[in-house]
Amino acid sequence: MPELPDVEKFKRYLDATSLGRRIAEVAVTDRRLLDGISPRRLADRLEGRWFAETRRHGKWLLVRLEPEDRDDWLALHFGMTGTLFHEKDAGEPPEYTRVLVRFTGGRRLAVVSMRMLGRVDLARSPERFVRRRDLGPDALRADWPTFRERLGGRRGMVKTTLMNQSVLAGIGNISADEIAFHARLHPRARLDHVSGERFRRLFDATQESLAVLVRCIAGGEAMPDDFLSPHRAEGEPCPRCGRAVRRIVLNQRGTYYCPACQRV
DNA sequence: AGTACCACCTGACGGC
DNA sequence: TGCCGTCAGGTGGTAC
Repeated sequence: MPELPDVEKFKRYLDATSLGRRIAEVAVTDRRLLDGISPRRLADRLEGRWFAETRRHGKWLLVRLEPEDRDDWLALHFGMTGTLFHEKDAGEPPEYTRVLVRFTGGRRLAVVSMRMLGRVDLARSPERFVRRRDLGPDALRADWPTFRERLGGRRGMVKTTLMNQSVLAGIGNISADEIAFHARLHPRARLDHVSGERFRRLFDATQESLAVLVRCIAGGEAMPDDFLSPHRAEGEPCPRCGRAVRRIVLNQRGTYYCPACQRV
């Protein structure tokens, strides 16, 4: 599930449950989630310290560790099936727990990932991490000049470019479809054919769609009636015009759009 | 720079 | 019931 809005939800969850608790032990139950670091090193860096604050960059959740040392940030990526569980430290951990952080005081945070497509990493700073991973600016914090600078002059397809994490970070399969829908652009539309008012509309749709998705997914509000996400199935009525939603495959991903509303 | 395809993983679901 | 293909909100590598 995790795209930008879902990761924002995990950020708020971690903030509400796990800040300021001293880490007693880190148990890695499946090291395949660890990206180039050993279970030993992860435990060494975390044990005895505590989570002090979080930041989200795209689909990455960065967690700052105190007291200050060398690797001051834990980086979490949730892949397609990752999630977090904070709970009382008793009994079996949740199914598919890959990393278990035990706090003093009898609580624990489980990093759960069924398909193991997520990642756990360490970083010196968010800035260095973003550079090392070649991530573009966070999609929700990109203003109009930034958006123009990142996407202007590109010739790829709208959806492909929106999902390119080095152009903008955070947009996934669902949000890309939602953005294209609100911008009234065919997901395959070539960016260099989207100019002037339509390019500005793509920026507005990006900001507005992501902001609303965050309010719904992370904030618990109801999805507005004019959103495409609840209608991701072939033949579903388009929430704007009622015509049948169509499914195509783009970048090997299921892509839904309204053939009547969205133009190339 | 851009696209297509494969690989990495596990599970759910429908057809036969 | 078992087997098989397809699909699922992830990224990274390859070849062209």
